[in-house]
Amino acid sequence: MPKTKLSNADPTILAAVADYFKVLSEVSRLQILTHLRSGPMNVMELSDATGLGQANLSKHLKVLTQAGILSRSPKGTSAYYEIVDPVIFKFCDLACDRISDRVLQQAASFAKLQSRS
Amino acid sequence: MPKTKLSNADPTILAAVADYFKVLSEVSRLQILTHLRSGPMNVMELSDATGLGQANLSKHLKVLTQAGILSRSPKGTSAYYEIVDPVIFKFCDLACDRISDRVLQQAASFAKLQSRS
DNA sequence: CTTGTCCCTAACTATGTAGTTATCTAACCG
DNA sequence: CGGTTAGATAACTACATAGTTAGGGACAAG
Repeated sequence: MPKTKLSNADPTILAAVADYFKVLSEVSRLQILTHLRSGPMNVMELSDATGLGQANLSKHLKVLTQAGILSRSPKGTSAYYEIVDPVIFKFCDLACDRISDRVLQQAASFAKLQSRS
Repeated sequence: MPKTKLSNADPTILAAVADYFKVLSEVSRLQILTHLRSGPMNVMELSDATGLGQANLSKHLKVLTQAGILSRSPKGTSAYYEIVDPVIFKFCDLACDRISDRVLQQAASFAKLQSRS
């Protein structure tokens, strides 16, 4: 086989994939990622940019870092976070495509319902 | 701009993306998808294949259908579910790649720690 | 050393949801 | 018609986690 992938139903792999998606399934974390797209930021800058509380932000940053999506580099008293894996934006774009397809399809169905009544 | 994508920080789009990922962030739902990969199945077949309870399964199928990932076609007294959008497996493969990278990297760090002590 | 700043962590609350049990509807069968 | 089966739905419990508040540790400035 070329790669393991998720063809098989190995529960361990499935759990890992689910966990990875879970990391990306919170608006606050996606917010953080979009703001980090332009470059590294420290926690205070991110707090200003996103409007998230410092403690809350810190927790999200930990989750993203442990998932291998961000890296943390302490500089003096502050900590700078940076996107390690820009591929995640391809992920998000893919999701956007799926979603817009879905929305367009729903709009079409809705229009059909409208014209029928 | 070519497409809207998630370059901007539009909270509506972010929420939609987060919801989409949330659908894919449960082991049971990924299980369902892997079993449906070989073709359409009805609820009972899926219940046998996955070991999930009927009611629970029904809820997951509803979520997946509403997300535009599955389609439902009633046949007699049973309902057959089918994958509408095979692209989701590209998603999962991408996630698998990210995860294995991460795991390998962790293994390397761990080995380095070991050799140091 | 003292003070202030930045960040992390612990403890707590509130909310969302996976899974179960029980009930209900709809289609087939006698 | 009543009985059976497949599936959806409602009510409930158990658990996970987002967000807050409070406190602690590390570094810089004085």
